[in-house]
Amino acid sequence: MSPYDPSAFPPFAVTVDLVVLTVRRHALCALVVRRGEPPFQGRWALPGGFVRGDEDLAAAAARELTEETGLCAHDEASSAPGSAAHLEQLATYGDPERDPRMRVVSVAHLALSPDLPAPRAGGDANSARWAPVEDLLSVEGGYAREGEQTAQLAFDHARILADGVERARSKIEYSSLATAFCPPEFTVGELRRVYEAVWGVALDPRNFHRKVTGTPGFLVPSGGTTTRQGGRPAQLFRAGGATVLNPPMLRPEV
Amino acid sequence: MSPYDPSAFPPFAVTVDLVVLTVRRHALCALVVRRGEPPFQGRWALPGGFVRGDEDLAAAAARELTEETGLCAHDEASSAPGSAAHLEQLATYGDPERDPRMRVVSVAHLALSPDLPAPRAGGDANSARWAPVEDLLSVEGGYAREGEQTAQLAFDHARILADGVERARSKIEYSSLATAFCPPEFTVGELRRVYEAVWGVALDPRNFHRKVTGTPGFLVPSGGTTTRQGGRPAQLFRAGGATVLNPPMLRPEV
DNA sequence: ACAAAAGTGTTTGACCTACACCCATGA
DNA sequence: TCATGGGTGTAGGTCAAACACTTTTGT
Repeated sequence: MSPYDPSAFPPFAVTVDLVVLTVRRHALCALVVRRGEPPFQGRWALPGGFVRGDEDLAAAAARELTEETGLCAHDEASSAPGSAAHLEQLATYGDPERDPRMRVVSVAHLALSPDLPAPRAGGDANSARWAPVEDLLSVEGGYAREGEQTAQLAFDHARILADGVERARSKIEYSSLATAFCPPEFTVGELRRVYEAVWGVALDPRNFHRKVTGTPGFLVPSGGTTTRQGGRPAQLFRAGGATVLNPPMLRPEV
Repeated sequence: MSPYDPSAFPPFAVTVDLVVLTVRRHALCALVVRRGEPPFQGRWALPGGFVRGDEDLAAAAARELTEETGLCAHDEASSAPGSAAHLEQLATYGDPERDPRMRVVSVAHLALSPDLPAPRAGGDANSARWAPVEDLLSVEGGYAREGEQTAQLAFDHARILADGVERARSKIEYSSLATAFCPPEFTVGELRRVYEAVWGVALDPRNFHRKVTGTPGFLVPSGGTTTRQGGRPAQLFRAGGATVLNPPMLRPEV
């Protein structure tokens, strides 16, 4: 078979799946939608859909993200309605058996967003919700806070979610990406709680404060203060221009 | 359009492209093949080909790698003929305009191999060769050592190559991946020259030696010595079991 | 007054850099 | 003997962990 012979290639469907992460109630949560049709009917899955014939992969991911959450992808330059979110390509999954109906190659993307009020269902999903990743990734599926069982995700989405979570966990070490989980203005303590939720560890508030305020370009004071966390008023910051953290934030061992 | 309707999805071709890197003559080099047919006929391109209908993406990449180089992918467990090489997924490129003939989504992979005698041409390529990435990535295409011009790579392959090189450069910082560029047994000096070639910097031999031999699990002495680099006999090592380096190897500033 | 969260200072230890120095071989 | 690369010792700087301490609010 000659490569690049346009008449002799196997037919593929190409989709994008989204790992949308946020921090809610001091826990790292992912957006999942309930499947309305077989296979895996009634099971939770990552949001996603087909890439259109004339659409770039990043554009397809941004479109799905907006459809599912109202969020706006914060890629190059886009100032449409809704809050902005970080969006990047994660990895591509193409096991021939991953979808029982046909050969589907899925280009997974990772989105990080500030805490949102409530997801809105869209497309093929009966409903959508934020679920703690800890529950979604536990071996047998965990139990949600209200006692509702969180069964295993559909398809290979548990694997995709695990890869996305691992990407987020490692990337906030050496980049300013953690600010994507925060509202436009935030305090050092709020940023610290993001790190603690994503990594599942406790960080020393004093050393964390010194570290982030001492890294040039990471945070810029916005001038105001707030007491919304209680206690002494805290300075408000915005994300600075720096995207890489050098030296990195150190994740405590295990 | 309802997602997952098997009868209503745009037709895609899915390929794998390979960024195969090695260190030759103290320079980071990539494997390129000359295109034998339009478009970009006669230009250099990354090796690659179609994913078969029943083939996993990693399997397709491993197959192409073997076809082009005789190398064996060192993924989970495989002890076939030829030297072993590291192989991992890099990123996926799906711009609708990236191939002028049809909609092609390419899942790029990154392979790292020890220095090989000479590539063998395969498939659709008239010839294949190792080219310094510095030449391939210079803006207007550089000149090879013998005076042969290295024009811009075909398609979006310059972008893919740049992403692969950047992945390799950053990954040897915090992992033991640099040993994938070395033969099974190597000296500390040879490993240091790998870092110097990939990063394009000079490292202090004394501090480098202390660093790599002091990181538990990175290197294990194989017992022998060699003088193939001249000078005092050097201990031979094999790659140890450790895959992550903590603390990481520090890349000098710019 | 007390709790709670923000922020500062100080000590200690790990580790990186730089460079002086010695070792073992081939030419 | 000298050049070449391998390997060790050591002084000084940077920075993170740990923790005592002060500041400023709400109740």
